[in-house]
Amino acid sequence: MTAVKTDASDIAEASLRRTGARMTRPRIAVLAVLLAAERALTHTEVESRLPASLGVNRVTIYRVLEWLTEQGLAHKIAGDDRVWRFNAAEHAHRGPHAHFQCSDCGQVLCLDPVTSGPAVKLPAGYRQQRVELTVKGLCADCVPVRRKAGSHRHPH
Amino acid sequence: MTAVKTDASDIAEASLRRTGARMTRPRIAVLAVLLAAERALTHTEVESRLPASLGVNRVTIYRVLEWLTEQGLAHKIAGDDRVWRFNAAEHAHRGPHAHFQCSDCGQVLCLDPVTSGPAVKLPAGYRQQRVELTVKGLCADCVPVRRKAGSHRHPH
DNA sequence: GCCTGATTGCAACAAGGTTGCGAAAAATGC
DNA sequence: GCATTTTTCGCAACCTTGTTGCAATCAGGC
Repeated sequence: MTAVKTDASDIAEASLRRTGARMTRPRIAVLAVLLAAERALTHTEVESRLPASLGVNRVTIYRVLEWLTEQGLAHKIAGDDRVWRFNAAEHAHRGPHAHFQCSDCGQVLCLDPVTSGPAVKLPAGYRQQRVELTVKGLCADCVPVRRKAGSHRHPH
Repeated sequence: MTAVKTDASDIAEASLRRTGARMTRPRIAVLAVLLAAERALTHTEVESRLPASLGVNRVTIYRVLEWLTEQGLAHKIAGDDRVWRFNAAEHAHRGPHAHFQCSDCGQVLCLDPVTSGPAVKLPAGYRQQRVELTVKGLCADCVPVRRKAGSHRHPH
């Protein structure tokens, strides 16, 4: 619980300062949460990891996440559970890269940059912008355990 | 308006009969709409293309779409506008194939089967199930027109 | 410390989707 | 054709995720 306060907060502040925009409590805190996270977080997850003492409003978190994305400090991912997930663009590879989504718990992870761009041809008149590659599967937590019977499930 | 009634309805009925499940008005109608569509449809689009005379309930459409997907008669696609889209699994290639989504109007299209499966490696303990490839871009309707000025926009 | 515009909090709203439950409609048997 | 059984439907109410309008507050510059 201290990791977010100490380390990530400093990095967050530094990154924000670099944008030249206003440094506000919510922005620092949200970015710090993203930086401290090991994977992409939903709005709800960000909210619950935010120190309750700050009392940051739900709507503000939405706006800050949106803003961080515009600033290039965060990275917004669409899973197929109709929920946006965000991670700090720091350790998230800048260039195009693949995503992994667990089909059980919904967790999302950024994977390594993709090498080949398998050419797909579009109908006439269509214009291609970018290609998204998502791997569906089970994350380590959701892969059924062998040998030992029943344990965790859905560690959302 | 007749295409849905005549042609697609028959095919729909035949497909449904093959499942051995109950043949109901809503199921036939919804599947017929999907069959008659040239692209993936959202729940709302299905609803508005359904003959109003049938008076099929909103919830029923949700349930039928879900059911058709389970039966393998329809195919469910997640766009990044948090909306499910469906198309009949008939002319939708069964095997793995790419999708196109227009970043302007949100329209979704099934593309031809992908040839190469660009190998991505997952973290230890993760299990891969399938790979989804989505091309983002502009559909023919949303590509900015050259020469001629202003015309259509967002033909939702 | 004061000013000013950018941010925030609040409350209300919107879209997409889900749930519980009684009523209606299929298939089945006669 | 009619009764029986079981699935499906319609309705109303609800949930989640995300947005919007607006007044109150705060960060940064002076």
